[in-house]
Amino acid sequence: MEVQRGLQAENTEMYLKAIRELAVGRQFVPVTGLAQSLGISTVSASEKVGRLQDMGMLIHRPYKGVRLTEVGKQRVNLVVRRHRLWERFLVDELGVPWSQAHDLACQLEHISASILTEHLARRLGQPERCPHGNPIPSEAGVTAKSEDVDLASLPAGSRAVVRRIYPESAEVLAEIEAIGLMPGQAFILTDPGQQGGMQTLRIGGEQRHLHHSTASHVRVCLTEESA
Amino acid sequence: MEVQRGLQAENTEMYLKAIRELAVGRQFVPVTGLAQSLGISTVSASEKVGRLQDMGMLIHRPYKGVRLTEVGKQRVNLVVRRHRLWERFLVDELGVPWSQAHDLACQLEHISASILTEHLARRLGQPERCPHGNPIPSEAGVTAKSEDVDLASLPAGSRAVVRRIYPESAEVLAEIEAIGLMPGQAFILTDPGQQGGMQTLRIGGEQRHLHHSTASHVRVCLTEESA
DNA sequence: GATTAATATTAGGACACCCTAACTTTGGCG
DNA sequence: CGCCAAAGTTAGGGTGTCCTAATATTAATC
Repeated sequence: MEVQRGLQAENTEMYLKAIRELAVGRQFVPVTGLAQSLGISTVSASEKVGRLQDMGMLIHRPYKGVRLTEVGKQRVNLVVRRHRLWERFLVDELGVPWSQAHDLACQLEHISASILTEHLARRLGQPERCPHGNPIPSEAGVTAKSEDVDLASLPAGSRAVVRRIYPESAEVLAEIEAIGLMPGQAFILTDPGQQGGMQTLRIGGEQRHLHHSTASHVRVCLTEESA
Repeated sequence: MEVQRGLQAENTEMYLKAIRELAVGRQFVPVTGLAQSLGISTVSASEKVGRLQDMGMLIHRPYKGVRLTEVGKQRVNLVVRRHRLWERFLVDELGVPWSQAHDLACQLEHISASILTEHLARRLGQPERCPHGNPIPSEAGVTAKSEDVDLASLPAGSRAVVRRIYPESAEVLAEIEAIGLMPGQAFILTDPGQQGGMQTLRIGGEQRHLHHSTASHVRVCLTEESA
């Protein structure tokens, strides 16, 4: 039973994570969208949503969607904290490739022993961001806001610095790593391209291309025209 | 389904680990003993044993017990490799208390991505033993033999050095840590005590006591009388 | 306001995992 | 050598996770 319980916790956290990610800029996350995001049927998602509501993790308004409660947000923020701390460790200490750290952290993030998380955080020097630029929630479950804009929405000629990649996924990260567009990198948007097409950027004197769909995961800070 | 599969893998590995531990000095591990060790009913253990046999992990001789196949041994050795590498990391790099590393490693050991394990091993300098003195199986799944004897079986006056603690458990490790009887520590067995009682040891000039049952987890190497 | 497309639920299964209670088999001991 | 205690299986449940197919509800649009 203890085993089973641990496994269910993992499943629960995956649902909460998916909801958190889908909730950006939205009040309610439709159960159908949740199901798609998790790659399961709406029936299964609906069942689990009921259980999560019973657990007090979320509120389900039928035909509208779900919204995390404070309890749910707290819980998922701790998962995200662990995820991003592990990413820092993987990249900084183990030398795991930047684009592969995310998927590995998805497996490490469910280990909830706080002695582990906090030793890790101390060891890493209480970092504020993961290697992909996203803020690490505090031990209390508070996440800092990021001031940045979507690369996919910028006009031609924009100069900017990459701030963070969000949401993260192995494919998106791999494409970004391949052209060196990691956080901190400055660039000029030569051609913003269009839906379904590719963007052209000037990165450190080199001409690079990026799928428009990938660009929508890149959040940047505009820089002053200093030339 | 992917989720479920991962979770089953964890359950499978816990069974294999328990069998491995119970198989020391025995040909067959009775299913009842396995069930007790895992804290589940014999019915549940029996069911799972059937599934493990179907998977080719073990052979079940009814009324005799189970024995791991080569496939099963290989699989569990990799789990043990991960477990012991994580223990090294926890103790050496994170500063987690020696006696707590085991339980944490029990959660980390199921993450099977070899990129992670091997980066970790390289980072740690390919250690040969865990902090509790047990050999770390190779990437190929080979475990070195240890030449040592049971502390609980030594006569009074024996001089020895602690080699390893086996099997490991949080309670046993805590008691051993409390009196400083970690691997590498030399001592003299003043009084071997008896079943259910306590032993008396001289460790670095100090008189220490240890439950006889705990001593049976301490494997030592006898040293020459050099005085 | 009626139709329709999106959204959700019900019905009916399938496994893996766990349980207790009752039964059966086996091996060893008197 | 038969009987008994230990070991194992069967019978009958329960939950969580997943599925497809069919149905019901709601929101949104015309």
